[in-house]
Amino acid sequence: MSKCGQCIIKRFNALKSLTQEELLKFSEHKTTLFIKKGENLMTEGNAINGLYCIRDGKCKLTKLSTNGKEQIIKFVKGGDILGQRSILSDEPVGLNATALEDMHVCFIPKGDILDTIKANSQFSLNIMKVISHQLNEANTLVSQMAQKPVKERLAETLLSLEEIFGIDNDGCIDVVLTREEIANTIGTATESAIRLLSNLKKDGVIDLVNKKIKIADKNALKNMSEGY
Amino acid sequence: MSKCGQCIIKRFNALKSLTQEELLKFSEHKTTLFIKKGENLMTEGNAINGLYCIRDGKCKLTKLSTNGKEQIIKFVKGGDILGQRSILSDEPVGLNATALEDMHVCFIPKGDILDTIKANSQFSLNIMKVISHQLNEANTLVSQMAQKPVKERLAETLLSLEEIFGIDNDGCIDVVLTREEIANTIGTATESAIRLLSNLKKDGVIDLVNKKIKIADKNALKNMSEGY
DNA sequence: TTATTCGTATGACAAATATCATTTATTTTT
DNA sequence: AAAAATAAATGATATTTGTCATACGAATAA
Repeated sequence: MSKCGQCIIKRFNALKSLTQEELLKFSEHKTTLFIKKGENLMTEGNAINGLYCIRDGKCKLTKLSTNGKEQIIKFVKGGDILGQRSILSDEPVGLNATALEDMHVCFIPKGDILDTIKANSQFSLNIMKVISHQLNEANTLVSQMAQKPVKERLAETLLSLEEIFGIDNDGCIDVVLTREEIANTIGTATESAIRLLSNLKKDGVIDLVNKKIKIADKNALKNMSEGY
Repeated sequence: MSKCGQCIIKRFNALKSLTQEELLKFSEHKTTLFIKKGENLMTEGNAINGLYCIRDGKCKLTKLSTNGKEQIIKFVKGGDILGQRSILSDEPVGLNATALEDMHVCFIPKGDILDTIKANSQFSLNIMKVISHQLNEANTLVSQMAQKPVKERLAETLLSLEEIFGIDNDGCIDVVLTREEIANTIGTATESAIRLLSNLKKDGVIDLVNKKIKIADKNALKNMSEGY
């Protein structure tokens, strides 16, 4: 089993301010998980008793609306951390984390995290920074969902997917999503998402290569996302 | 000028874990502000260099969408704290805070707050708890905005306004909002909000008393907010 | 391999919501 | 108190978006 001290993941997130001793303690208590595509890493409403460190793989964070529809709130990838919100607020998990592809994840027990928060104020500040940033993102998303028509939200979403997952060798956004998942991200009916994507392809703004999407005209999408 | 140690506000929020010495330091450095109705306490995009403690008055937190429409993200009242997100993430303020009525506010400089976060881990945890809770609220709001039709969002909003502001002697929700502000909360056109409110009144679900709204049939609203 | 399911696609239509125009009430200013 | 500005209300209409039906290709299971 690998040691947290050697893990490259820790360079990219709030864990970067941990001392070698703290990381060693994490190593001793951590467990590693393999999550298959389609399985849940966290489930809405459940208690959580630790932090998940994504080593590799991608997942979607979703919420079930009271009328039974799934809303995708956020996408998560290797290097990201999950569960801090629930641990800190002492509330049940608010979102489902469902693997979009096979994942390797490390689990660090809550006690170790809370001890470290109390002892290491820089770590504490880093965690706050991450959550504060996420809060700002969520507020922006609220505004977009409420004020922008579906077409603008789709443009926005495509740009942000490229931002998050980057592009593969073919220049495609490096994630495979079904049309339904895209619809659940922008908050619309699957058919509407399909129609809009077809139009974007027809207009040469995007390209559909296998199961992936390639942005052909980023400027057009940027304008579209702002209503032009 | 009053002392933070005596301020009743501090019993209700993250400041409750502060020691008397820490509160004394805050008292020495704090300034008090009077914000008139319609004025901004914080402005989107600006830097902020401290924390605002609302002593009394109400304000709305809004965001200007890229297509120029105002979205109300949250309502804030006496006892609440503003600015922690921006201080912690070291990012500009993400939301406008505009007074809905005259407000009295205390301002505590950033340095004092950060010093205290480093020194008092319980205070630190409390702040994290508040932000984590807000993040969960925001995620829920994203889902509602994206998945629920306007009518359901209106019902939801009326219930949550009563929750936040309570009721006055006449049984009305204790806040005065224009129809435009209600529309900007639920993310719809002003005319649509007016029409839906008129219908709710016609159906006896709400009552319009002066400039305020009285919920006459809370159960009906609850059902409506869930799509029944 | 054939069936079966699932994801994608598209048309036709219905429902929800926005926009524009106009009127009336209410508040603010002069 | 009159005038002007702002807010609320409502009708008519356009636009957006959702729903239902159907078809077809691709993946998956029997």
